[in-house]
Amino acid sequence: MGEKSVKKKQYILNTARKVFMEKGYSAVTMKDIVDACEISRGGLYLYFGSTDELFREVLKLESEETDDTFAGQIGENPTPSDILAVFLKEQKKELLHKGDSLTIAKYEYLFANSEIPRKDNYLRKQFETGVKVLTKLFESGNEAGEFSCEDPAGTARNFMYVIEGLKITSQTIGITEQTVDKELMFLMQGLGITN
Amino acid sequence: MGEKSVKKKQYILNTARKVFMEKGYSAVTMKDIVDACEISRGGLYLYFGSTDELFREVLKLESEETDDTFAGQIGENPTPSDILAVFLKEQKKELLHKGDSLTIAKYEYLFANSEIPRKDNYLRKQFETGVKVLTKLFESGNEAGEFSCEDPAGTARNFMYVIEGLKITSQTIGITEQTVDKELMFLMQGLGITN
Amino acid sequence: MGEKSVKKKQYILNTARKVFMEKGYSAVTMKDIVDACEISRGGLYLYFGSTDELFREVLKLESEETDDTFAGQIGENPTPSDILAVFLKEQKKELLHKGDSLTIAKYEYLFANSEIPRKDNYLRKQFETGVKVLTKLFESGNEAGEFSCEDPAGTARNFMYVIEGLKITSQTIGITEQTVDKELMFLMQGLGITN
Amino acid sequence: MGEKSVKKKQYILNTARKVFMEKGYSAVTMKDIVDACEISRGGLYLYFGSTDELFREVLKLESEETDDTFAGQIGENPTPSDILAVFLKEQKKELLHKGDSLTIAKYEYLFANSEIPRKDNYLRKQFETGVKVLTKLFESGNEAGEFSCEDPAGTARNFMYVIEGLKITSQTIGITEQTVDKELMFLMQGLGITN
DNA sequence: TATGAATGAGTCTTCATTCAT
DNA sequence: AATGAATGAAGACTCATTCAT
Repeated sequence: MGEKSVKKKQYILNTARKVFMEKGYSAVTMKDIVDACEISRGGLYLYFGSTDELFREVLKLESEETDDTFAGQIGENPTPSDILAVFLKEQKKELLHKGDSLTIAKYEYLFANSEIPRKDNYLRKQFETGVKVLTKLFESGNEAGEFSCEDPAGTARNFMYVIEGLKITSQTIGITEQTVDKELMFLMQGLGITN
Repeated sequence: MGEKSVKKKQYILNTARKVFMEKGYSAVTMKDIVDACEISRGGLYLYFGSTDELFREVLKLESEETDDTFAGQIGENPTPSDILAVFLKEQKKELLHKGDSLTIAKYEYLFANSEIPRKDNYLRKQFETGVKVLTKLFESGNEAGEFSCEDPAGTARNFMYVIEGLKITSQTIGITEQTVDKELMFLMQGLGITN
Repeated sequence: MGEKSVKKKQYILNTARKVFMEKGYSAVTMKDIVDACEISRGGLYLYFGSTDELFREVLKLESEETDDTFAGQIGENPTPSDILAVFLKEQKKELLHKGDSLTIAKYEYLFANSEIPRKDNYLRKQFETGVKVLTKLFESGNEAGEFSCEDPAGTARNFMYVIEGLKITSQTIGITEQTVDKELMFLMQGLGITN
Repeated sequence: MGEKSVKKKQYILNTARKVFMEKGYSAVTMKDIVDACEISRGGLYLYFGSTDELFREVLKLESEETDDTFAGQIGENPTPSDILAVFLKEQKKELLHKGDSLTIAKYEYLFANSEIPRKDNYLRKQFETGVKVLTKLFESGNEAGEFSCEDPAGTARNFMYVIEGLKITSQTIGITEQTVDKELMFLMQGLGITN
């Protein structure tokens, strides 16, 4: 596949991502993608054989970008509090822009593909990464005397479940920024932080 | 509609519920229901005009049954701890039987119908009821000296978000009974309960 | 068939006529009739086997009633002018109440049943009766010195074609009372009448 | 749409026209068209979304062709009599080929779409054009001394109503060429022509 | 590579008609 | 006589997928 084709593939993926953001996963048809990309039906099939394949590649693309973003946000010599602040800010941002993220599409995709191997489960990786990052954070926070957290791993998991709860709630029940803030504040208080 | 057709309607609803449990919401077609019920196409339309209508009635039916179940589980003169135990046991039961509950279908339904009026949002009602019940529970637990909970309302919300997080996690990432127990234990410890 | 059944049949026919007046012929289903009559599906089939059969009986009923109406309108010892006036008034009335007559249904019925034997063709009978009546009228008008009409039969046919033209025009293009009056006036002038 | 598909669209329209000529408007289904064209269901929907849309395009096509035909029939420096002859010949041709014209379909279409804006009403345009053409014709015929017609506009309208009457009569009652000739002759005599 | 016309399977929906009660 | 539940055929419409160019 030549350089040109690679660019076109990128273009299709970017356009498809927008479509998935708007319509979720299960409602998206190949025609939707074709229309959005303004290419021919046959042209799309040269690159992707199904919406399923498309979505998986969109996910892959996104996970790469997310890593970059997160790394970029953290300055040099950050304190545990700094990192936690960035982490929670990122989570808040993601769960507040309903209809403008892949969240619903991801859920729908996993619902429709319950037999996905654990290692390919994007949400699971994200969740476990979150737990790891937070655990480390709480441990170093304890050492630095910034947090007081008896069970870092347990607290980390608790944080992540609350965040998952907020995420799904924002997509199904609806949620305001105040509610999110209140909830995150509650978590922080459990750490002995009150700022 | 005669007595006979009421029964048939019940039959269709029960059968449809099973279909929704197996296939979720968005993938279910009227044909799926027809096949599962072993009736004619026209026969189904005599009772329900769309999968949407069917699903809403399945939900209604379920909410009635759930109320009964919950009421039935609580003995006489229950202590706050008793009630909390029943409540958590119910939640645990629901979130563990993946593929055997309407959870996914409910999420998909709300994804596909983002414009549902708040008052008709079944999940929202369930969430808010949960918060209210838990808040009352924590208050009376405080009075009875069983719990020590500084912020009953905040803690109640926190509980519910964790439960929502566990629920969606169990459907997308997968979860073991041990994980659920560990997580619920963590919540209980926050109340000063260690049994 | 008992007396009771006869009444029910009448009831169904009268109700069906209203339906045909509203919806024409081809768009009417047995369900429409059933709903309008507020009887059961099976009940309707006891009396009529199809919308076709129903419509034919509605037509028969109407032709009987029309004859009565026409006879009733003409007083004793009428002059040719009197009769012509009544005749044209009737025609005008029929062709002006668009949407409130069987006109469209009749046309649709004949379109859909081009193989109807001439003798059963209701419109044909009506047309020919009209020609006969008018011919007689013009002849006696000539004798009485009221009209001056060289070719009574030809003029009669001409009248009837204009009336048919007005009728179809009112249903397809739309027509005002003024237009009808103007046109009828034009016809009268041809007879040497100017009132 | 490429050159090829323009041809296919033409082909479908021509085939559909034949179907409408045979079956009228309301009885025609997309399947009828598909079968007549010997294409696939989906193939038809590529070009037309409904029988309604198809019929409107058939009408458009026809109106263009009719204009051409009419213009082509009139030689150079025609006298009013010549033009009238061509006009009536055209009308006669149209109203005699029952089952081989779109007349019934047009009527049914208007019956089924009573809310068509006046400006889009094809029959109305045709009728009014006819009135205008005839009025001009009678006026110039008067000037040329070929006709003697006191009320050109009134006579023109009268002609058109008779023609409409003949048209609907030929489709519902049936009519012979002799009858048409007799009737047109009667009209001509009113103009003082006896050829 | 790329196009877009074409296909046919699959789903939705309505209707005439039957039949057990 | 009368009911209305039930059926299955028929038509509308959409979509993934293929293929000649």
